[in-house]
Amino acid sequence: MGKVAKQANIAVGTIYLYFKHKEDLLNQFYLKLYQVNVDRFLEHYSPNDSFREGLKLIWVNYLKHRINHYKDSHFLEQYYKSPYVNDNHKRLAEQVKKPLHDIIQKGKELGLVRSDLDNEMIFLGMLGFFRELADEYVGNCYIFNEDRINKAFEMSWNMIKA
Amino acid sequence: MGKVAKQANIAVGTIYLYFKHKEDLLNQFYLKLYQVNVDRFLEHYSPNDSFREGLKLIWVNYLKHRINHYKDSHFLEQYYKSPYVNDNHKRLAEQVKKPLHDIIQKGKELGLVRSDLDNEMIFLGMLGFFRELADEYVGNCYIFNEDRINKAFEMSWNMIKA
Amino acid sequence: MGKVAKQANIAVGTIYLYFKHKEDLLNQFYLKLYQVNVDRFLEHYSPNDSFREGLKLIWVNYLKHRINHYKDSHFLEQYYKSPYVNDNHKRLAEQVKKPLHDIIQKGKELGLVRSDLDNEMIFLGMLGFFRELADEYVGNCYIFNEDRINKAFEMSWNMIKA
Amino acid sequence: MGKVAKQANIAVGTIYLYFKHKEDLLNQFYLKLYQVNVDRFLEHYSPNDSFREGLKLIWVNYLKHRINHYKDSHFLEQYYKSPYVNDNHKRLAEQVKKPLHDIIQKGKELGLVRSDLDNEMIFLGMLGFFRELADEYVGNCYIFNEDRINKAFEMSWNMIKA
DNA sequence: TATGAATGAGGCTTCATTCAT
DNA sequence: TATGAATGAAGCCTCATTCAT
Repeated sequence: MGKVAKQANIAVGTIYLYFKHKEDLLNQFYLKLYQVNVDRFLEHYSPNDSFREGLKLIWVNYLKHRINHYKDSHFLEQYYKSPYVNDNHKRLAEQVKKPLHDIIQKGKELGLVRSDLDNEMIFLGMLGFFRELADEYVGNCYIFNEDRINKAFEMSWNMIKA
Repeated sequence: MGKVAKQANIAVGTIYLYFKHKEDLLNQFYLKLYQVNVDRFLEHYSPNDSFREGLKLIWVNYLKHRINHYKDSHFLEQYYKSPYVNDNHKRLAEQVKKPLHDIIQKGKELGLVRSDLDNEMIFLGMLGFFRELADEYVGNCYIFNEDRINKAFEMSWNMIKA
Repeated sequence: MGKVAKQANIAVGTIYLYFKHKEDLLNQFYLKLYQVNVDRFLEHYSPNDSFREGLKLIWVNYLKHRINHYKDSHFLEQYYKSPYVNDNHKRLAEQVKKPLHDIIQKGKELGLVRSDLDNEMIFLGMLGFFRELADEYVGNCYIFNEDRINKAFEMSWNMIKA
Repeated sequence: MGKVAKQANIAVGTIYLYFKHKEDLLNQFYLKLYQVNVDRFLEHYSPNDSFREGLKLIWVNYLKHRINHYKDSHFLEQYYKSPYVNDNHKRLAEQVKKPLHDIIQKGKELGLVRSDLDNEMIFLGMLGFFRELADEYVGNCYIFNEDRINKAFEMSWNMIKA
């Protein structure tokens, strides 16, 4: 808390006027960060894009986002798996998936995405991939270029296409 | 360290007979756990299996392993991303990927796996998927059955097949 | 540190608001004590006194000081010989000797003190004597009176007089 | 105690067969070291030497001894001033002074040493000087040569001569 | 006698939290 | 509202001492 106060140029005591606990602070911070990150995640997306284009946009968004904001992503994940999370957080997470689930659903309706797979599984298959890609990139110097990104997306696409 | 001692029914000082630091303890624990987990990961695998069967076995192994030993897996990941890791750990992690990379390589040579993708990317695509699946299962009660597992593996397969 | 806090009627943590370390505390304490002691050492001394009077005043001051503040003196010595001391301390100690060295030098110039002896040796000869006298007094009940003090100073004087 | 055991190539427990406490060990060590040091102190002394020669021999012995065995001397002093000492130690110290006191007494009887000074004071005057000389030499690179040593002894001699 | 693994009190330090100003 | 000095529980680690072998 001391470091937070110093970083914010306020006194320690002041924090406690706005937050009951350290846990409370962390909690509110998580929620804020979550929202900011999700927004970035959907940046530039327009429901009018062609399905594949829209999907790729989000896919790339997420990959880039995770790379550029690795610490944020990492914190969010750790926090989500920590004993701090409550049902409120989980509900929020659920709600945030919705846009992506909607896109997937749309894909199914357009006959472009396999309809024998449930949306959650499709979602997870894509999410997991770029998470790993990003982590590998950040931690171990796996290098990206346009070509590789395209190939990776194509792999994801093959996973789910009808 | 106090809690560890209590859990082990020994005195705090005793820990320091076997470990130089808290960090040392964590380190050795990580290495041990890592090995145990990796062994489970390759359980029942025989290089004589048909390629697809072998791949699926490992795929399922990992999924099951991650579900049954969620805390272990989680700890290993957190630790790996923590400031505690050193180059030794990273080298170990690299070395552990080898069997899977070998299988992937074999698949390529048999003409069963796309050869325009680098092995690491294929590896990450599969890894990421079951990581997410397992986490979802553990955290959010996503339910598995034989059918779902088969479908998920099939998705991974489609991702990489030639 | 616990005992220091208790003695000062404050909490342990409070100490660390004012001192970075135990070593830092000791350090600052040493410096403070050093200064206080040195001041007492030169008390009532005026450069206008006759040479022999001035010398005797300081001589007696030191003896009395060491007796009355035996613990201080003892601590300062132990500390000075401990691994805690740094060059800063040594420089300070050097600087503190200066007034006495100056007096000795003056004595030489007045032709009252042997000029074939270096100042440091003269200094040490006098210092060592009253150190021992004081320690003996404090530890073993060696008793002083005016006469004995006069004799002791006279001994020192004979040691150095021209 | 661990380090002592290691240094002695025995087990920790073994120490406790021969010494009740750490304090007991220290105590016996002090006594032993004391005796060894005192012996060195009187080395080569023969009561048949001329008075001045004998005194100088001891004087130089002590100076050399303190320089060559600085750690021993330092330990003995610290210990002597510590709460560990008991009356037994003090009695021993007293007894050890005897040879020197005897020499001083002899000097008086020969009319070579001032008889208006008590023996203890004479003893302390000399002791203090070479203590300081030695400490300065060890700690601060005060350099000795034959000439300086002679001068220093001469100073001591002037202090006490009849 | 000799061993050395085990003990646990005690030492230094950090940090979330409080409260008088 | 804002401050920041003060608090003290809790964390990591050391080391003199014991005891079963």
